[in-house]
Amino acid sequence: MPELPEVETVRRGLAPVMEGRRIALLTPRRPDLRYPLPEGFARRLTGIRIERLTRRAKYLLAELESGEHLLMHLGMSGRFTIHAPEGKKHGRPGGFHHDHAPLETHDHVIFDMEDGTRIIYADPRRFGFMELIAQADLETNRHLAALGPEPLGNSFSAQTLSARLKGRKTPIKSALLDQRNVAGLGNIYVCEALFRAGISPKRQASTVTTAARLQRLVPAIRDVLAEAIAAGGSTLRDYAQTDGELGYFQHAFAVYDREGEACSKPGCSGSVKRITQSGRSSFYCPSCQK
DNA sequence: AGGTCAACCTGAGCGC
DNA sequence: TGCGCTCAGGTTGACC
Repeated sequence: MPELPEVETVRRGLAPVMEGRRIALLTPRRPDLRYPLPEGFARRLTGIRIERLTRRAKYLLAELESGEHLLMHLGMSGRFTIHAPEGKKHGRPGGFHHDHAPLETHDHVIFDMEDGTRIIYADPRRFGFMELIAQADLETNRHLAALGPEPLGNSFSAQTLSARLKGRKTPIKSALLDQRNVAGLGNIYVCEALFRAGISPKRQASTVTTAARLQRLVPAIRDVLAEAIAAGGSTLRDYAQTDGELGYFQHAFAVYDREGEACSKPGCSGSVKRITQSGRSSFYCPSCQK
């Protein structure tokens, strides 16, 4: 499901119900997602307060009062939803229980917060994963260590991108999907950014180091991500914001999933073509993307 | 080392 | 209605 704008939208939705709040009960409903859940996962989260919820690339990071960090990745189909308690709470030995709707098949991890709010992580394909990382291991964590610059941050520029693309024979499409070069882009936003920059996805990455191309591409990446965040992300099949609302940036796609449609660039008479690059669909206009 | 590709898993949509 | 096939927002690890 999620690229940077969707993950950022999820972060903004979860922050008000997670930050500064204690997890009353953490319930994993199966022992694994993509990977086995950490040893003692429920025990290490139950009763612990979440201090801050941040995002790095497509990862969510919950900083815990225990000093550990909960790393969460939503894979292709991961989704967080927030559920207010429906009714009264019942006294129970060893804790209390709020009324909630029955769980569904792919509801894999349940966060019951101390105020009765329930946060459900559902993920039909289970490409998502969760990990607990000690403070000292954050920088060397295998998922985080090699990530490139945040595209909306100061360290992403024509200069830094140029240095990463230099000498690379791979197509620019593949280079932008490589999280070591720039962190957070996925298939949709790479296609859209390349369209905006007028650059063909097939172009060899090493040739996207000219000033003219970089000066189109860097702002194109920044703009498309910022616009998508403002729209609450893109909803294709099953993505939704944490309150169940749909993102609406998919209506602004110029090329993604628009094979055969007329190019939307003013004055261009081309149409959107679909090709396969390293096993994934690329959508572009051969007339105005060179 | 750099580049490509299959694997992980479920569900939706399509043609027959 | 059902079957089989293709495709899907990502990442990793094995292979040339």
